[in-house]
Amino acid sequence: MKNLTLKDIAQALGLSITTVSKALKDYPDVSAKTKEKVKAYAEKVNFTPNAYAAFLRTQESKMIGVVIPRLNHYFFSNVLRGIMHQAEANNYMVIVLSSEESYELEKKQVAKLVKQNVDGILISIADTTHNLEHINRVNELNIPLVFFDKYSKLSPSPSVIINDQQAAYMAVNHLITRGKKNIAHLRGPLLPQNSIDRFLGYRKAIEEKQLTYKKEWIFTCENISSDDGYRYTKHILEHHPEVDAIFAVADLPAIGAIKCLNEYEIAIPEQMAVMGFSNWGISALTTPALSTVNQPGEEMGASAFDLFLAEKERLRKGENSNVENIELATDLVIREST
Amino acid sequence: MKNLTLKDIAQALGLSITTVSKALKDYPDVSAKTKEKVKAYAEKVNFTPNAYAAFLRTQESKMIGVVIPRLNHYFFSNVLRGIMHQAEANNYMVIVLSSEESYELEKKQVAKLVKQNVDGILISIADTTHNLEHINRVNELNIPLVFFDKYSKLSPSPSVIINDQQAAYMAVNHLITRGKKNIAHLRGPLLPQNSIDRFLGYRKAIEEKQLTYKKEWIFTCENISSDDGYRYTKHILEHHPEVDAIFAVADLPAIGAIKCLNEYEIAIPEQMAVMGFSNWGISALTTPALSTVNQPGEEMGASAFDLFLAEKERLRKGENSNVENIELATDLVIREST
DNA sequence: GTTCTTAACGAAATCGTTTTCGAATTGTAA
DNA sequence: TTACAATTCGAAAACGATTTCGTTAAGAAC
Repeated sequence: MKNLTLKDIAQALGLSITTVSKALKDYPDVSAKTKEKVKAYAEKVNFTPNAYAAFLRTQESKMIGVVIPRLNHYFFSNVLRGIMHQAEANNYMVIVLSSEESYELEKKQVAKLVKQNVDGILISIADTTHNLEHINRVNELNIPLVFFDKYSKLSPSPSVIINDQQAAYMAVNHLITRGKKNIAHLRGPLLPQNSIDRFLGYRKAIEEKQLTYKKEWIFTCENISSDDGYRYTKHILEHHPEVDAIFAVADLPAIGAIKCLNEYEIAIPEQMAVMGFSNWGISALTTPALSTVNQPGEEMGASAFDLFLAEKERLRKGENSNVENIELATDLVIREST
Repeated sequence: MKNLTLKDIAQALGLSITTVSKALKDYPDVSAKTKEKVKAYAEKVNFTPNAYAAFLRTQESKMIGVVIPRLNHYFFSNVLRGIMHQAEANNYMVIVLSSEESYELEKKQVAKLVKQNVDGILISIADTTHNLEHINRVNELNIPLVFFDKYSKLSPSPSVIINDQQAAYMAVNHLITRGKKNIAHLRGPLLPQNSIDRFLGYRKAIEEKQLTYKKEWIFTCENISSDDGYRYTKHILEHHPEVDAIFAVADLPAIGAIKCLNEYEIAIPEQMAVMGFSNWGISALTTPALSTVNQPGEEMGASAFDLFLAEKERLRKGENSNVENIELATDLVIREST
């Protein structure tokens, strides 16, 4: 009933531990007959080598660490699914840690994963991360590291992201084709690259179509929460009645905006259109349903894992080839709010 | 820069590996002076013993496995946070796996955790789990196992749950005090204990107050999805106009119900009240905001971890004491929908 | 028959930590 | 001084898998 060892198999078959081990790994210096016998028996008793003992020799733990900013976050849950699915297929275990959007905690979590001897780290950095020493240390240790969604331009590690600027540009363009002219933007915090890029995409669309761009129409959602969206929308209604559309950095603030507009009985989208970003599960369930940008979470997770495997191979060979950066396609999800 | 070993420290201090190891673990046969010296140095170079090597001797992996039915599920995300927080405090790593509500996958995930030599398993069983052989096998191997939220009455393992029946009873009673007389119930699948208990709480409240109980007002949400709620609510409006309130097994179907009622322009809660269950983050954001039952997710996770530690200690001592079962308190969250 | 090659298997070292047991040193009692 | 105990340390054997390097035996070539 308990976990068997190579020794048990060796004794049962009258072979040495060495031969059993080599048979299972298809070494050429084991006869076909014994290989057959060993493999059949191992299959029968459901043997798998002890991962901890194997690590001691090979220094491969067959584990990867994932650091995400938040656990209860629809998009990251989907990314996780993608990662785990791919990890499963490649016989890797996954340790998930959350940074809670805190730089200090992120440093700790990364250090913990390094101490655990993970074979690689997949990370989406926190909004407050302003320093990459912890990432650089991982690089120096030759541990494969891959960014997903929230990366840093300052690190040479590979990444899988979406083109935030272009996606935001498309979203705002959609509002413009709906006849909206005074579009406010609920942007994300100042540090993370994707909130910068979404803002840039917004501004590019505005300027290209020669619409008015006003600093007073830009609001920073520190927590990217529905409360942020609610508060700023209230402020817009009270102080900027000319605004006829809101483009939010994420679905949560957008939903807060809808909540506020419903309370003030503002017609959506006629008087005020609302556009979100991420396509959370709930965004289809608000009244009216939220238009948004679809981010392919599971695909991003799967790609991140694949990049890890590639990066690991690259480091093993000691190659200095350029890093791969994957950009996944997004698409607009047009619902009732625009 | 790379991870140091006891050997490195021993050489640096001119001691043996044995002494260094014992100094770090406060063995009595090491002088106070050398203990001081070793600990100071270990602190300086940030040494932590290699977990894999340690496992080989102690057979303790300092890892626990968690199996949940779904990853992108608000409540379980909160439970996970509680587990991880407590695990962190006790120096445990957490491996999270999802059963995707599938019995077959659940079996596989449990087997995988056993093969990984986790020190314990925390599990919330899938809706489709109808057989406990995989759980029993874990018990036979003397691996501590703890249920949370979704457990089975057939297993002797400890559990931390809420009193679903009582919580549902309170929720329906609340609807009754609001003057509702014909209350429909969107129940969960037939197997899991908590959907049974919530149904029983519903029926108890109805019967105690001598309201009409009709089988035709009970609907089974196979997927506990918003779509389930939407469809059944539509059916209720079309075929059972006398119904004046809906009690849903979870927030997602309740939100689907609200979506449907909004489309039909039914006044909530005047014409139809809606009550959810779980207090998801989004339930505060619908229009109108959803009344629901608050389940203490993080607390449940923390308790589950504590039960694991207790169970581990019990098994180590070989005690046969009774299992602990923790019941956490719930509370009603009254918002606009009732 | 002798030498050499090839095929098939095993002994043993190794990874880093833990722990048992024995050795060495110092101090204490007579 | 001897005898003995207490203190402090280290050698070595595990844990289980991997891998290098030998060893043995059989067959091939001469």
